[in-house]
Parts: sequence; C-alpha cells; structure tokens
Amino acid sequence: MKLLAIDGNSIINRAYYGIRLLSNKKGVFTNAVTGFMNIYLKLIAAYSPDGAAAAFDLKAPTFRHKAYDGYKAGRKGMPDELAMQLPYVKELLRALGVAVIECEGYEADDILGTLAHSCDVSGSECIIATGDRDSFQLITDKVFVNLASTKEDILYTPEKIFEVYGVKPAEMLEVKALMGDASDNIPGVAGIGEKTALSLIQKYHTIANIYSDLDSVDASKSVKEKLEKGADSAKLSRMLGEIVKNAPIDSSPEIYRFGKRDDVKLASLLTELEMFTLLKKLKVPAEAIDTAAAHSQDSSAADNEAAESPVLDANIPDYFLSGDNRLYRCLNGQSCEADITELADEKPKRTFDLKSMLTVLDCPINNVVFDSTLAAYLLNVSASEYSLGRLCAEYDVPLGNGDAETVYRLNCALSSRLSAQEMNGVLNDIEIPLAYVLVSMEKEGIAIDREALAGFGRRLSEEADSLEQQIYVCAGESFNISSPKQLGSILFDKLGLPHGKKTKTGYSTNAEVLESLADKDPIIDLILRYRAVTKLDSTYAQGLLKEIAGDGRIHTTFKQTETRTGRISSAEPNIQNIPVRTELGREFRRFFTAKKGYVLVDADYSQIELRILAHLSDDETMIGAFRNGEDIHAVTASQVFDQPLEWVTPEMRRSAKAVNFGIVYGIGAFSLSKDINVSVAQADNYIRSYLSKYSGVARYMDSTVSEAKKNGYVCTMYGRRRYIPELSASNKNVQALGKRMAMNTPVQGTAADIIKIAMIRVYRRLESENLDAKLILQVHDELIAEARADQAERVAEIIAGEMENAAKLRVPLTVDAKIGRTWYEAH
DNA sequence: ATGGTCACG
DNA sequence: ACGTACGTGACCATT
Repeated sequence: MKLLAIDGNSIINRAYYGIRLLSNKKGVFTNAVTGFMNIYLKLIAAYSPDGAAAAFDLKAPTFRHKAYDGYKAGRKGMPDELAMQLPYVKELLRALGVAVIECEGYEADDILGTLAHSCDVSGSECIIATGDRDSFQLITDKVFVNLASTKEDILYTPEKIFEVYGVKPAEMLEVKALMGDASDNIPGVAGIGEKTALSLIQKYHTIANIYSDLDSVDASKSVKEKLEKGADSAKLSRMLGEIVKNAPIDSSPEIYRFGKRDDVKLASLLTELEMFTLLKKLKVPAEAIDTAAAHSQDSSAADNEAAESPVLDANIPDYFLSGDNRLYRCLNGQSCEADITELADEKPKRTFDLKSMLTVLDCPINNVVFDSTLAAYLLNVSASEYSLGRLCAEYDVPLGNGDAETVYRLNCALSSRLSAQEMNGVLNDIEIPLAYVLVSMEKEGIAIDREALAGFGRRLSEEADSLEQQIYVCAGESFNISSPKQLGSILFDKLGLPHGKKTKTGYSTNAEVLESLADKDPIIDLILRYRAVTKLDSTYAQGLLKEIAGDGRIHTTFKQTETRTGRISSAEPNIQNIPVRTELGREFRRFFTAKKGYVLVDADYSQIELRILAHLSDDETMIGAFRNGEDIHAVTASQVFDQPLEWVTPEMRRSAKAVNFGIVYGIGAFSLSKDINVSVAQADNYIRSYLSKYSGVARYMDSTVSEAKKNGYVCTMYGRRRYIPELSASNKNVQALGKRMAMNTPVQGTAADIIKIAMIRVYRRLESENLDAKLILQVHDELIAEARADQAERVAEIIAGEMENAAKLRVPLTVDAKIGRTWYEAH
C-alpha cells in the first residue's frame, strides 16, 4: 500500500499565492482551488498511490507555517479570498474519493505524523506532500516528503536529507529546536542560527547529548555561553517542535484506499466554479454533467441578473456549423441538417459563431438577430474561449437533441442575460454587423511586395551576422546572444557589468537595463542593435514572408472575441504591430502596397482616447482645448508647468504627452518618472498638478473606480461591460491593477466601439455608392482601404467623414486621411 | 507550456 | 519589501 498524505493547508496556501486571483462570475474566488487540484493531479501522476488523505487544521484561519516569502505567519489570518475556497477543495477531494481529515486539538502536521508513523510500522509506504520543511523529521525508509516549490518538486528521502543537511531526518527536529522557527513560534536558542545548529547536531546528534556534557562540547566560547543561557528554551523547543504521532484518527493506511469517485458531485462543483478545463482533464462524463445540471438548485435564478428560463421564439431558426462543416438547423424543437442557401433569405435567424460561418461557408447570411458567440463574449469578455460545450457548462444548459437544439437552449440563456444587462444594442448595432465587415477585410487582404520584402530581410540578416561576430569579439567567446540566460552570464558574470533588477530566472537584460549600461562597454550598443535587427528580421521579414498567400496578399485573422476592452485583435500575422516608431522598422510599411491601378487610403483618429476622456469626464478645460482645436499636449504642458501656452518648450510638451497617455492608463508616479526620466517625486508633482488643473478628470476617475467597486464592472458609452474581480482582491497590488483597469477600460473600450461603428458605416457606404474600394485593415484608431486610384479622393472623404461622425461627443472627433501607393506613403 | 523580450495603439 | 501605466501577438529559449 502506498499512501499519499497531503498537507492540505500548506498546499492550498501555496496554490493561492502561486496563482493570480481568479473568480467565477458569482465572485467566488477559484485560484487556490485550481492550483490545489493541479498539484493534486501532478502528485497522483508522479507517485500513483493506492490511496490518499488530506489533513487540514481544524482551527482555520491562522497559519503557523511560513507559507510564502514575506508572509507574516500567525499574525495575519487567512485572507477571505482564500478561506472561501477551503470548503470547495475539501468537497472536491471527497468527490474524488480522498479522505479529508481534521481533528480537534491537532494540527495538520500531527495528522500527517500519525499517518506517516502508522505506515512506517505497518510496512506501507507514505509520501507526504507539503510546502514546508517541518515534516522532514518524519522521514524514514518508508516515509518520504514531496516538497512543493515554485520551480520543481523535490522528493526528500533519508539520503537526500543527509546530502543536503548532513544529518539524519529525525535529527532535523534537534536542529530546529536549536535554531528556532519564528513562523512556528519556536524560540530555539537565542543567537544560534542554521549553520551553527547543523554543525552541532552533525557532531552530537541530539540536544540531550549536547547538554549532558556541555563543557566538553567542541564550540567557540560565545556559542557555549549562548547554549548555556538557552538550555531551557532548547528543551522546550524540542518538545514544541516534535510532531505528534498518535493523534486520535483512523490511522490504518488501508482505510485510505481511494473511494469511489462521485462524478455528479464533481460535475456540479466544477461547473459552479466554472473550472471547465479541470472538468475535461478529469474526464467527467457528459451524463454526469447533465445530471448535475438537472439537479442544480441555483442555476439561472441565482446567476447574475438572469431572468428565469426565458424562451426565445422557436419559430426563428437557430443554426450551428459543425467541426466537418455541416450546417444544422433547429426550428420549433426540430433539429435537422440544412442547406446553406436558406441562410440567404430575409427571415430572422440566430447563429452560433457568425464570423466563422461567414468565413467557412462564404455565402450570404441575412437578417441575423442573435449570435451565441458574440453574446457570450459581451456577457463575459474575460473567457478564454467560447465553444458550445464550455458555454453550455458555464450557463447550465443541458445538451439538446443535436447541436442545433443545444444552440437554441444556449441562446435562450444568453439572450435573457444580455437583455438584463442591456447589451442588445451593442450586439445588434455593433458586433453582429461588424462580423461581416471583418470577414470581408480578411478575405480581401493586403498586397505585399514579396521580392522587396525578401531583399530587405537579406540585408537585415547580413547586418545581424556582422553584429554577431563583433559581439563575440567583445565577449571573447561565442554564445547564443538570443538566450537571456547566456547573455546575462556574459555581461554580468564574465564582464562584470553592474546588473540591475533580476527576473524570476536570472538577470534582466531588457533594453531599458542595457541602455543604462551603454557607456560602460561597447558590447552593449552592439547587442541592442543585434536585438533590433534580429527582431525585425525574424518577426517581420521572415515572419511576414511565411504568411503571404497564393494570391500574393496577406490575409490576417481579426479576432472579434479576444480582448477584455472590446478592441479587435489581429493574428497570423498580426498586422496591428507592424513597426513604425523607428526609421528602419518603418521601412516594412513600404512593402504593404495597393494592387496595380489602386492606392491605399489611410485614415486615423487624432487623440481619440483623450477626446473620449474629455467627453466622459466633462472636464471644462480639456473640452475647451479640443473645441478650440488646440494642441492638447501643449495645453497640458501649459497647465502642468503653469506657464503660458507660448512658453511651452518641446521638452515640456514631450513630458506632458507622456502624462496625457499615463492618465488614460491610470498613471503611477514610478512609471511616469521612468518614462520621462525625472525623479519619482517630480513625476508625482506633475500628476498632482495635472489632476488639480483637470479637476473634472480627477472627479471622473474617482467616481469610475467607486462605481466599479460597487457594481463589480465598468461600462463603455455603448454599454459594453467588463467585470473587474481584481477590485475585491485583498492583495493591494492586484487591487491597484483593478483600479487602473477600471479607469482605462471605459476609455479604450469606447474608442473601440466608435471605430467599430465607423467601420460598419464605411463598409456600407462603399457598397451602396458602388465604389471600387474595400476596407482592408484596422489598427485600433486607424482604417486602411484599397481604392481604385481615380476614386481615392472620394473614398478618403467618405472614410474620414464616417469616422468623424461615428459618435457625437462633447468635443469634435478629427481624422487625418492620406493617400499613397504604400502604407508607408499613406500613413 | 512558460517566461523574457519587444513590436504596435 | 514589493511592485509599479492600459490593451494586444510573435519569436526565441528553456523546461
């Protein structure tokens, strides 16, 4: 019999602090549960035990173990965010057939000690899984300790203990009694640390031996004095530190053989917690999930703002496109395969993943009144995916008779929630029409000058080769410059340059650190140039060449349900991060061209986010500046530095620009100071000055954060919503992040809404006016169309006009539009 | 699969 | 003592 004995409190504590705060939609935090279950599954896979038991302290919320660096054990209680997860972990363990042991008057350690001892005497094997070293004293030929750590777990055996500490496992108690353990309230001998304690025990093995003849102990005079003074404390510590081995629990290992797994219980717990990955990992059968859903007492009623099981008009068909591209329809409860031509009729219809249907089927789909994927995205912009199976689990929707019927049931659930949250407008007026635009843009793509791009790539790789050789000369050896690890050891170990901050895995070698070292060694500049050139070559030259399709064009994929703020993203390739900031990088835009006889029209909003901020905050000064068509960064400089506008220098304007950007992101003095190279105190002054001059903005930020805390979410002007569970975290850094998200999301998200509206209108105008022009790219505040050369001026006017009029704000929206043969020229 | 780095708005 | 401006995606090295 092999028993896995889990130190429940220690492991859950590690799990909690190891994973950023997560929560389900009801606000139940789940990061500790997730981490715990992952550790549990890893342990099972690693040791294949015959049974398992998990020990918990009964008197929760104080911990006596040092659970993570910096944790002041015993002084603070367990945070609520963790305490609320404990019952879930215990229930899950029971459902998995694992015994949960708690014992009045005994700590988890004592339970583990008892289990371990019992295994030892009965000839069973015991593996203790814990995150702290207290259990080392329990190690024997039969009892091992798996120490969880952030990097890799280590299995401690008697041999391993001896290798690391030079003592036997049982002697670890003696060591601890001498050195003490602050986190465990064990005093030890004052002035004796780990080194001294270990060397004493290595020689004399026990405290009793040391004190039986203290005079003859081989140690310095001061150590002997300390030992003499601390004699009572040492003996007391020895008692306190000894783990109990006879706690009143069922100690026979055989009792803990795995019990029967309760799949329905697992399904109901994991569904409630929205831990769908684990549900899959554990291979919980679909029937169990259905049964759990059917028995669930608090499905839709308790779920946030959902009306009770509403019914959508069953006369409107729901469509689903399967993995093998077959179209299914559910109408009046009847599911069957359908022909794609019926999608073109003018009757209302509902879909699952409209954008995929348009892409895959490449046929007209008219009068779509609801889409599951887009609705699910609006309801929860933070999900990682929106598959039918996962959504059914998330919204407690039982599977129907065929996927199309399931879609119908799912749409009922989604629709009622969407109405309750007043997001029908965003779905019907923005996201559904936008899907058509995005599909058209992807299909159209953009022409690439392949030969010129390849030629530029060759130039870049030659430059990289040359820099590489020069770097090797400077370093005195060759190494992999692209490996931060190897680069760090060359720069900081071999060349002895002063290292700045460290990352988790070693020295930081990012551009900021390197730039600060630029005058210390000529190798730094070479490395920076090497980095820049290889980045351009691999990501943009080689990367884009790989993505050119048979038609000589690049067809990106615009993801409509990816970002937390409502922006769209671009992938394979990402055309939203083509270089522009450096002259060399900007060259890439010369290879993005219009086809023969056509030109590119590029239109971008000027400071759309700041204008939205002016509107949302109703700030008098900012609104005035925009209405008068003033240079907003210069105005801000004049405000922040308290100087007349005409006295503002380019340097002041640059700093003010950074402050303006920072404000939108939820600024901090530290980062601003780095950005504009002034002291933190100085940056702090700028921010204060800004907020006192733009008092409307200050008020707006405050009220946005407090509204967000009250509601748990923030909204854009058009009602798009983002939940921010970080705001209720106990960790102050996480909370601060939540506040910044709360301040930034309405601004960034409203900008996203507005350009989406503009895209829809531009698309329709170009079509209705029969222009030979198509939208092809979007880069957040910029739209690019390909237009027949003779119509370009007209197209530019339409695009700029639709963008400027997409929203009516308290300030004008202004747009710069340009025409060129290439993206470089048009931008 | 994850982390470091760096490209964009 | 720590971490430090919002939102993305791609590439590389390492595990």
